[in-house]
Amino acid sequence: MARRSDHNRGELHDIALSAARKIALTEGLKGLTARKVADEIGYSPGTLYNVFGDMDDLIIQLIAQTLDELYIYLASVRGEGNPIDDLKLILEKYIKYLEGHRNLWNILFEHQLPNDRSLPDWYTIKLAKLLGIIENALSPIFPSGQEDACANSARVLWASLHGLNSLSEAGKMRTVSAQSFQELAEILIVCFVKGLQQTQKEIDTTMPEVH
Amino acid sequence: MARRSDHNRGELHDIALSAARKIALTEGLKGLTARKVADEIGYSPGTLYNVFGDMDDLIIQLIAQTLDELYIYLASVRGEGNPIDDLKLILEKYIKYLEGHRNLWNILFEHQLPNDRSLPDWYTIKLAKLLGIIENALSPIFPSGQEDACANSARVLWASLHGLNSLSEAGKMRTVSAQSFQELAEILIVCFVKGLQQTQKEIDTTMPEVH
DNA sequence: TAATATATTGAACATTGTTCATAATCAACC
DNA sequence: GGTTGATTATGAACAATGTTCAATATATTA
Repeated sequence: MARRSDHNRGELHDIALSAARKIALTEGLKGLTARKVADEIGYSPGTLYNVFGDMDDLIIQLIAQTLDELYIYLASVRGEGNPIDDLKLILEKYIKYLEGHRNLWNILFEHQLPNDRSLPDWYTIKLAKLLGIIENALSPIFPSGQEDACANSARVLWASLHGLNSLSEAGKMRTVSAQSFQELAEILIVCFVKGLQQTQKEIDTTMPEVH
Repeated sequence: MARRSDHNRGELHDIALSAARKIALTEGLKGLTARKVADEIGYSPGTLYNVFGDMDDLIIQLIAQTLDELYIYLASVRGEGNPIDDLKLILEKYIKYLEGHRNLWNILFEHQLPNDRSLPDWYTIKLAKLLGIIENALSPIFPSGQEDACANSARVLWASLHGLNSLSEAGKMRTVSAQSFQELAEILIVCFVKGLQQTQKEIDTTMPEVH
């Protein structure tokens, strides 16, 4: 058989990703197989390989879509210029997103590209956009000219939240009294940001501004 | 064929784990298959299932062994009671271990137990022992009676380091100017600990000791 | 209408984890 | 030593995975 005019290439790409998203939401990474996606869209497994290079490709695109989605979700947060408060608001929204998309979101850190392959540029760009939200919240701490330091701090915070979420999700962090992810994340945010502020204060004292 | 008296149950268990470790060191989680382990020890795949419940079981035991190994490695660090300095020493040793055991160590966070299974108690105990090292380094910050807060902070730090390592390993954190894991981890440690200390100071000021 | 291009297929391959009847060996007893 | 019985390793077999590709059915063009 061949050549149905049900969908063109682009449409196929989109409905396949939608199907993948649907499966991922309920079954997670392990349930996300080529055959299931193919079944879901009413095409054969082989067809997927005309649209995606391989399953890793499809998964990366699904993750990228998810990054976009979270970005839109978090971009609605209106901060007031206080890093700790603003980050707590962002965290709250982040957690709300997580709760509705657990299995989908976990794919973000469960999936690992083979060592010999690296992430495409458009992926890195989407990620940078999301990190921009954290950078923005942290920016009041850093004087102009220290944008790199701010970006690094945002990445540290981002990765740390990942770690917290990942380990508590996997049950690899049985805490003293069953602390929730949110509680631990707030400890992280409060202490980390306070530390950043303290560091800046120390720099100001040691090297006073030149007028 | 059957019943060779080459090895008893316990020996089989040990040489299988050794073989798994060897494979894991060079090929990581994806290369760690039942057939490869069986080949390596000169037995058939089926034999593995007389010794381990399944591959997840074997992998959990491999991870536990690795936790033990890292504990012994890190326990040799002699701190001086300054949390930041001590944690930096621990970090240095941790990184040294990582460098020699990259693929093995990554299994720790790459591997995910199916949702319906939870980690055995002896695993949690080994993990707690390792966390004790961080708790110990943090302990000067906390007054007695706040052991739980100390334990929570240690867990936050541990998970955060995981996140940093995991994302930088996966190339999912392309930093501004190619910061190394060590640089980012030091930012985390310094800021987080400063924040903890600052928080304690604030508590002391607000609620002065009762004599 | 005929020829050409192309999209879809699904059977096929190599690998996975895992199971289990079979067979080989050891231990005990006569 | 021989027979029996329990135990243990086996490897073929199964289902499921990602992936490939010759065959084929349909659109498009001439």
